[in-house]
Amino acid sequence: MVDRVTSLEVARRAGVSQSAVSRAYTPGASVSAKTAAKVKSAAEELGYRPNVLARAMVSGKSRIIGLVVAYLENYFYPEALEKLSNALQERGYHVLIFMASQTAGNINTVLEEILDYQVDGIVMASVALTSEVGSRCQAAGVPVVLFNRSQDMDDISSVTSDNVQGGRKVAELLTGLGHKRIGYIAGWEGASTQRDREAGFLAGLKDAGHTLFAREVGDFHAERTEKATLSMFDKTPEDRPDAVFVANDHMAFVVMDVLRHGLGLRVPEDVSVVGFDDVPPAAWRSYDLTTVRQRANAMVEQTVETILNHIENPNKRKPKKIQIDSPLVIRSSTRQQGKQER
Amino acid sequence: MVDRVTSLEVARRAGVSQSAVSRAYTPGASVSAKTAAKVKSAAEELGYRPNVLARAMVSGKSRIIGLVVAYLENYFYPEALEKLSNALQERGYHVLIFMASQTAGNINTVLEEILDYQVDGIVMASVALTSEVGSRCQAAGVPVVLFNRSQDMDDISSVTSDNVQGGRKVAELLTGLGHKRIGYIAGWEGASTQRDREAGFLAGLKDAGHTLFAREVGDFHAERTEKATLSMFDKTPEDRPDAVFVANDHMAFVVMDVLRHGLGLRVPEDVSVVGFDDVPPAAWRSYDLTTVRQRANAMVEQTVETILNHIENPNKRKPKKIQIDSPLVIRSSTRQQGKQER
DNA sequence: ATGAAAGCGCTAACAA
DNA sequence: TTGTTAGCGCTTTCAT
Repeated sequence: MVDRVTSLEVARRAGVSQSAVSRAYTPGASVSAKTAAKVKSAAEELGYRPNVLARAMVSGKSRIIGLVVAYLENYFYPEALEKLSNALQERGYHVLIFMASQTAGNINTVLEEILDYQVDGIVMASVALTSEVGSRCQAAGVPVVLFNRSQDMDDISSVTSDNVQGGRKVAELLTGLGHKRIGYIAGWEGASTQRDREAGFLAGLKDAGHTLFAREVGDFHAERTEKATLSMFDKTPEDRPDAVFVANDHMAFVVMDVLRHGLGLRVPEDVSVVGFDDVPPAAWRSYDLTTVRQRANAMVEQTVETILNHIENPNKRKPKKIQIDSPLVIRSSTRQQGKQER
Repeated sequence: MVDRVTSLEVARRAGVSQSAVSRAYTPGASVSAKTAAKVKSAAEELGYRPNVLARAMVSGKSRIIGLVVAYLENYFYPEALEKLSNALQERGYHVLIFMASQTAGNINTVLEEILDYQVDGIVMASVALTSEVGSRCQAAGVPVVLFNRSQDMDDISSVTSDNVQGGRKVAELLTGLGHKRIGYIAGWEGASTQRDREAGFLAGLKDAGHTLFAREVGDFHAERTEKATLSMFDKTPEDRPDAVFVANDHMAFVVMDVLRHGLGLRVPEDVSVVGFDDVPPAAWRSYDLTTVRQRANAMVEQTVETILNHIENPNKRKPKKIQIDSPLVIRSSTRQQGKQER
């Protein structure tokens, strides 16, 4: 193990003080161009790079953002993670990952571990935050941004799609297409995304003079969604929906598969299916799913801006609830109803 | 911003020295049970937790593993990442993520950034390492493990599936099924996974007395795979393959979609398709793809063990090339050829 | 077993 | 602009 080069060694080689070296690496510090050049070339020769951890200790800024993720099975998250990490990297921050899954202990344990690393901020993706956890971070002076989740009561910033509006758009689409018996398959009912999507959907149906024809819960879970689909659709044509809105794409794929391969129904001829997220497989031709797009880029952008803003202005803690507009993406899993519907 | 509690404050409260506090948090240090108890309870009252960064500075061990990932679009990687992060978390390590994608600069830049964080080790997933980069880490005394990639010449540890064996199994399956015109769609030819899978496949064909009927390159890329599929299959029945091995699942999905929805061919009736990876969508009923499973759990386990072993025994640098056995998973995208083949 | 003291590599006053 | 000095919060000798 070769020891790393320190700023002191560079200083000696460049014939300057150790602080001069430090300043040469501090943007906006007062160093003459000449000194900076001497330092840089000495550093170059020695292969010196500042030790981020040492810098973090004294400055109190680690330039590490803790990211808590519950699961990566929903392909919206890997996409978001990739973009988030890239965006942060460009701003000189890096992402320390914490899985908040079953095996890895509960959210509080994870939070303590994060705080141990003196992170500058925390992004929580698809994690429901208890107010206790929130104030724990508050107390530690570490800003938190919720990604793709929102809480009611709290004073914590969050970035989500406009899920209510998205749900409403689906209702408008489906009623506009002439569907008469419209069903909904819900996600996990503890998730704000699920609640908002359903609320918007129901409001939209109501505004169009419709009521929900059938409802089942899929819990964002494949097997439960399969069951839900069967109990909703394993019926005579008049007793089953002619269209269904599913709370996210992954469940919608299961629904389509059960419909086609389990029940021998056609999509969209017998049933129109709409999802939410627009994960990449939604565009694959086997599904070609009509869905509401969560604009990952915009969401990530806002998340980064929000968290960095909190970090740079620790005093004015103005929590922001940002909602990103989410457009409908119409593909071939939905279609206009013909006259036979009467 | 509330200041964090320091060991000194705990020490005062517990009526012991600051070193005693440190020892109470150092497994195997010599502290009496009584002192440790006093410390723990004082710490509890104050909400004290050791500062990982400060500890890292003096001990030289950050308990951070740098993970370099090129892209998360192949769903094998999010899965692996999740498992890796969990496994490391259980051992008291955490993962600092670095995207080595186009936007985020080249691999060398990324590597410098990683090293700045004094990581204890580096895992590179699907990143081709230049020998220069390798020795850079060597010089810094930071162990590296390649995940799902292997290099020839180097002295760097790697964990992969047994890709050669996997390719061979596919050849045995397809020839055993009675296929006569067998094609191959290659991935990016710079990837060791691609090369090994193809080599094993060709060897297997040869052993069965077959030769490759057609070959195209898909580059692990959707559009190029679409083109490749068309030029391989947009032909009369006698001129096109009756089976195709595709270098990974994601390309295989494209192939199936083009075959079915673009060319109106049936899978497996007209063409058998085999992939590699066994990513979750391979099991979705719309694809139900026969494939070679990369055992993510086993691969991650070996990766963790290897890197921690290198970290704990910095002297004996015995690079290991680990190959995980990869079983064939037979689903419905392949089937026995009937007599009409003659 | 315990405390005192040194110092990890750096930044941030403070002087000059 | 530059060098000197004092720590950041911890681990680790070295005494005791």
